[in-house]
Amino acid sequence: MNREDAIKMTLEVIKEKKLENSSIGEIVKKMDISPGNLYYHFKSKNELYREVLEYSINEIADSLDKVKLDINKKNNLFQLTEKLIRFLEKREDILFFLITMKGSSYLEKKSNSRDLLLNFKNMLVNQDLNTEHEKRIALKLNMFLGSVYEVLYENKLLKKRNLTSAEINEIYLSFWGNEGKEDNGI
Amino acid sequence: MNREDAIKMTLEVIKEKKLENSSIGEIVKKMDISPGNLYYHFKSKNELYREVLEYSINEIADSLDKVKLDINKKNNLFQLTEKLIRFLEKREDILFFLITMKGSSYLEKKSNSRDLLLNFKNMLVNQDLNTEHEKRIALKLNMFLGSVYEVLYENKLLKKRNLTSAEINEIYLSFWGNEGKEDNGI
DNA sequence: GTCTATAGAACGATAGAC
DNA sequence: GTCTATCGTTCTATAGAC
Repeated sequence: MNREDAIKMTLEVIKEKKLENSSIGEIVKKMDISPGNLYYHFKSKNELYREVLEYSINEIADSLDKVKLDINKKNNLFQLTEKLIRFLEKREDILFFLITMKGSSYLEKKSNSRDLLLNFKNMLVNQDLNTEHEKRIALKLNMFLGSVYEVLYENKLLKKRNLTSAEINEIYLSFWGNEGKEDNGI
Repeated sequence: MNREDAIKMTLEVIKEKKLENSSIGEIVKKMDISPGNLYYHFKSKNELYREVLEYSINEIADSLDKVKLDINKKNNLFQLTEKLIRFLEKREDILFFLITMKGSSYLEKKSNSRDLLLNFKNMLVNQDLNTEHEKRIALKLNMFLGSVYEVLYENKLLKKRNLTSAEINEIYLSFWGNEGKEDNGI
């Protein structure tokens, strides 16, 4: 048994069976190991789920890190938008997990998308922003992430289709289209 | 026992205990009735949850119906945005339920926000739209709803604060700000 | 209609052999 | 490390008395 395998299989089970039907029994059946073995590596179901969240956020962060260093900021924001969407389309398991875990008690302390938002913020904003502007960025980021989740939930998970380039552009423009014009810190 | 009471109490329990800890036992304890009694009125937990969804969507629709008939369309869209946000801030139970139920197997057939989106669409668009434009509206509506859920999740449910008028205006402008200018069917 | 009592299954987690 | 076996609990749902 290997921790990363367990995490990946857990994501698979949650996507297939939905959260409320994802038991230790289902997970070990999928992994073809014994319950005792899983509990040797993870002390509880909560710990397993917490590591699944950590893995998911790291995977997204790794994927976005590749476009982090672009110099043209406007281009940067478009690339980040596109990269995030294409990543979540490819990793439906992570997309479904992040959506379905919102509001669950399993991850309580981690407060879910908070860390992901923080990641984004660090990539998008400069260090020396006034708080008023920071608040506006935080609001925009929340709106942006919510839109991405909802649009991909409807299109990728329900209708099984990827977004067109035009649709990604529409999403980009709604949130970051006006920001590029004035170089106001984003 | 009365069906609407059961539905309201169920919303309360889910908000307090989270979805995975909301059992028939917790619901009847809260209602101070017996399990047998609840099952006399609802044939299963799934049926109860389905009725909770129906109730929630109807409550939102009723709330929005009041601004439906405004003649100035641009003003209409702002009022709808504001009304929806203020309603969900007031009814945290419904807000939490809609967020937490996304991707669960309880409501499978109803596909969750689909009905709410349909409601919106009927209120926003004219009858005779070409499909290309209709698709764009559908995308915008998904983005809009996703943003509202995510922003209210972060602010109302986690930070326990209502949005400012400026924030609501920001949300309105991101989605409908440009639409009003050209009278293109919305 | 509403209750009590409980069936029957599934759950998270552990003990102990290997 | 990995297994089998099972503990103790909780769950949905039902039977049957009132």
